[in-house]
Amino acid sequence: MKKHIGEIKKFNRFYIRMMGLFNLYTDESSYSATEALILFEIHSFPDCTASHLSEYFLFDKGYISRIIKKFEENQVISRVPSKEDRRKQYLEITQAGKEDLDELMSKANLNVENMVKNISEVELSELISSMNKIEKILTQN
Amino acid sequence: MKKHIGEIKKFNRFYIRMMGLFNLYTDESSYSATEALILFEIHSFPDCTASHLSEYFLFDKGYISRIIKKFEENQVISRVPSKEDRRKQYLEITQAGKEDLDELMSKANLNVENMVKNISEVELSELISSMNKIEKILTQN
DNA sequence: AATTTTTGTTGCTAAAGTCAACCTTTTTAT
DNA sequence: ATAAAAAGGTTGACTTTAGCAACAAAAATT
Repeated sequence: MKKHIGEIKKFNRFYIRMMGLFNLYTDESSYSATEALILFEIHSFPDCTASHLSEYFLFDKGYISRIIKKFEENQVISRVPSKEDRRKQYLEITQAGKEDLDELMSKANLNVENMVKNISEVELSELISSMNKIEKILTQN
Repeated sequence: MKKHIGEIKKFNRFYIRMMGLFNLYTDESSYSATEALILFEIHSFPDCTASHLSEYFLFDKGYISRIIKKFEENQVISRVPSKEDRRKQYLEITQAGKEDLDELMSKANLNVENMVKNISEVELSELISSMNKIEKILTQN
């Protein structure tokens, strides 16, 4: 057991370095990693609200509020007041926002691509199935 | 290929969430994640200097300088001036520093332990070999 | 109807990190 | 040998990132 823990931690250290997980999006972009995450979430979560973002990412709601404000000023999102609940505002990504997001995504893709470009198809498949296995084992509670 | 990239990114997102990689050490401790990393590096890298830390972690040298200063004030490290090069100071961890580091490490262990405590020995072995496989594939250049 | 909770905003603050200027020592180029 | 450049490190000023607490308006609960 002790030995396993050590190996997992070793893998974590390796994997952090390898994937550059700590700055997956940011390089050269005008979005911070957090902002990129939030923009991505607004795009992919239906009827996204400020409080969803705050709960999901465990960020202070004041902080989220300011990021949203900045996004709106930069016209990458717009706020749509809810009809049923007048406290709520649904966040929607604009066309410009989508373009920014696409750019962020393709940069992130490029990072990963560079990491795996010299790996054969066979080994790439093995890589993916190892990842799937890890995910399966760790999620089965 | 495209599909593989997407799967790897999905695994990355999953793994970040699962392992809490972004705050592996910090919880409840008086060390920030960065400080913990730096203390760990001083401990494990022979003849560690400020500039090594700055280059290795890609942190500003001013920032590193201040962290080192704080560490010295708190007596968790000491500076040993180099004989050959009078600009350099080798950083050495003190006994108190070692104790702090042990505590940080055991907290990190606890995190991982909690994550895997309900996993059977068999699956734990499979987990580790999947990790080893990933590491092997990704490092073979 | 009164209270509590939810959703979001704002002012203030602390922590984390960068930039530029600087000093001293060592290395490199002339 | 000497001048210039580079390396190691420090400091002051600053920005970015983030959290806390108080607040307002609307909705839900009692």
